Amino acid sequence: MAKKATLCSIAELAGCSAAVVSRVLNHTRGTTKVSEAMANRIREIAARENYRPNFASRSLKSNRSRTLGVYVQPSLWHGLGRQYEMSIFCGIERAAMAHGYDLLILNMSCSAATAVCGEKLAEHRIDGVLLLHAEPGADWVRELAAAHPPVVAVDYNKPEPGLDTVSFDNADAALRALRHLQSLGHRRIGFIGHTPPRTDWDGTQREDAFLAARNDPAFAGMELLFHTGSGIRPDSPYCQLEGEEGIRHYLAMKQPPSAVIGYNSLVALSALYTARQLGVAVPGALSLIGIDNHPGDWFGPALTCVEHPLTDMGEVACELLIAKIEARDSALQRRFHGTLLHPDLTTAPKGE
Amino acid sequence: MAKKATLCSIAELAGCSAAVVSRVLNHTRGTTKVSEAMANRIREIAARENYRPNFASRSLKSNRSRTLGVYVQPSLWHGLGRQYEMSIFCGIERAAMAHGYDLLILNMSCSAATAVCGEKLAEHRIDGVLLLHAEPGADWVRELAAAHPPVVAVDYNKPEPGLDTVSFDNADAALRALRHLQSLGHRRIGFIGHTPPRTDWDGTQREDAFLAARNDPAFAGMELLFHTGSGIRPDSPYCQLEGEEGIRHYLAMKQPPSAVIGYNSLVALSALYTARQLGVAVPGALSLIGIDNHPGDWFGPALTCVEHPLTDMGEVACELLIAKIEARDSALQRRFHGTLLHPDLTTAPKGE
DNA sequence: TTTAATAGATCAAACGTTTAATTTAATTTT
DNA sequence: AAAATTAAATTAAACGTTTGATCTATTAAA
Repeated sequence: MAKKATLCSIAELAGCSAAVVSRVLNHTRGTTKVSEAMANRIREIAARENYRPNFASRSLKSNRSRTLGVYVQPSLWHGLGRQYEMSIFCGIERAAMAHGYDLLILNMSCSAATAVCGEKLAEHRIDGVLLLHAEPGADWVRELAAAHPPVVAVDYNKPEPGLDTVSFDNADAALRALRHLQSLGHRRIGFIGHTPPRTDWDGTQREDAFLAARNDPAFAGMELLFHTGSGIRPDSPYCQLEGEEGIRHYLAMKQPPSAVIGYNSLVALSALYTARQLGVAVPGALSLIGIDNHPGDWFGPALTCVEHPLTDMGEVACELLIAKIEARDSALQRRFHGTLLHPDLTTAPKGE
Repeated sequence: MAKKATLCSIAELAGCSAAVVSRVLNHTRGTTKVSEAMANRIREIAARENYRPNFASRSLKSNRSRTLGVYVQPSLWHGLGRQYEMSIFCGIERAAMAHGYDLLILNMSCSAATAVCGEKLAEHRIDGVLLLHAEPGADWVRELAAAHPPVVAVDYNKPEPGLDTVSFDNADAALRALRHLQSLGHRRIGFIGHTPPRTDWDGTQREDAFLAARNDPAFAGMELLFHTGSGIRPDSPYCQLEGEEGIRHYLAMKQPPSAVIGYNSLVALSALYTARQLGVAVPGALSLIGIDNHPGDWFGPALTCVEHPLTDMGEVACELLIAKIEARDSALQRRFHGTLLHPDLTTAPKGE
């Protein structure tokens, strides 16, 4: 590979003009017609010379980079690297590959944060942006949505006018957990909610659905207990504390619930560990369900949970974004529902 | 934002030529001199018009994309998404950001695999490649190294002529674990090695160092036991099986070792769980060390381990790569050593 | 035989920068 | 006052593609 092969260098070798080469290699004969003989010759030479089209040049002409930016909202315990984000990312990558798009990481360390999206878009470095775990209702999200650019937010579950989203039905997920326990025969069920202030939008939706179930005739005759943390909320990962405190609260009751739902699976997992440390058999003496996926299954699944179809959500989001970029008309909202995972890790209440 | 601001549009507004605008905005006055008045005017207009340089155009002129590709060797249980890769990735990103480079994901799903690196390089889409978890000694790595392109392999621990690497001293790590146990007073120590065939290069190095220690006067008087799996090795994650089988082997001995080292931390973690399930107190009755970092610390650190400084390795690798691209002279090899993490999670042997 | 159509290709402009070479006018030096 | 220097710009080419417009033989229709 002495020097780069270019359209011109190929054209020279083939004894024709660059235009012909371009048309042959892109299978796009416009007004230019090409003989089969010449076409074959060009293809052969291009292969021999190891020709690859120059990305920048193409991009400059077409005004598109075939690259999507992935923005992961940085925060203390989130960020690209958790299973949560990576699951979405995998789906995104699948769709991107399938459509010939590349992915650019817009942020990981908190560094440049918000402005990055707009800048990379303005530089035409990316054709669109996928927002992961963007804070629901945040000003900058609203601003981004207000400007026109191609953006799709994944697992953004608060309706935001003008923002295209792929969302997860949190209320439905909570009810699925509840119905599963009901069907197993549980009648006294606790919910570990998240510590005030209620800043976790997803958690809030799940809690509210559970609380609303108290007045739902479908759950008549059941005792639905609710507990939230004490309000002490350090800036470090706190789900562990919430789970521990929550399960201790329920187990300390005169008549503990036979099953407990955690507002997310990390909380439920912490509750599981704590319960087992206290000598309570899970499942058996106590059934536990987490809403969401959980990271604790290094050695086999640990918990029943309502699975967030993150990879699928990522894939669909990416496809919506690409459709938007390529201006094919498309539905720009999609809502996903959870499915019960490892239902056998919860059992009927003791003594039934 | 009616239409894109370009150098020309700014020039027109400022009443000058595009060249002047370019020079002002890049702080690079060559032969072109610019008056302060004009410079200020240009800066002001550029800011007002929200000017951003067109990436493709720049890239076309400069023949550089200021983008690095990250290639993660796909395999059944590896791939971007594990803590291992993400830790390295974080370091890479830190360095890339610091030097104004962007990161392109070259692969995640196994899809296009090897050729991708070369293609993206040939397209001038990326300036260099970082190889994560590339198979030591693989043909394609050799080929890539044989061609000239800017590549640095991270945590590539087998010396490969012509390939620039950032490596980890596996033998040293094993000895650090051993010395730690020795200093705690352990005299009878088991090692859980990896299941034949010996395809895990890192594991092999760690094992060999442990086995060589038997003849090292520094460890005279110690009993160094070694055990590898039975050779049954499913294609699914097998570290769990190795750890479980290994620890059962040692615990079943008439005189079990007072401490056990796992060839990696996932194995050690599995051994930990198994031991505890068997009613053995860890630490206390048995001390366990893993080599490598481990993923099992959702609820606090579980194991003493010899930490792989992955993030630092990623950062250094990225810096080496950038230095190589920008042709600043630089040392193109770096070797890292592990440090003992959570040493208090191992204790002196019972009865000392 | 002239005209029209067609196959097969070439030309040239444009995308938005960068940068060496050149120009112009003002100022300084001799 | 002429020559030389300098400040402040402008011009134009180049980077590698894409693509509509144009050109030239050759073949088919009139």
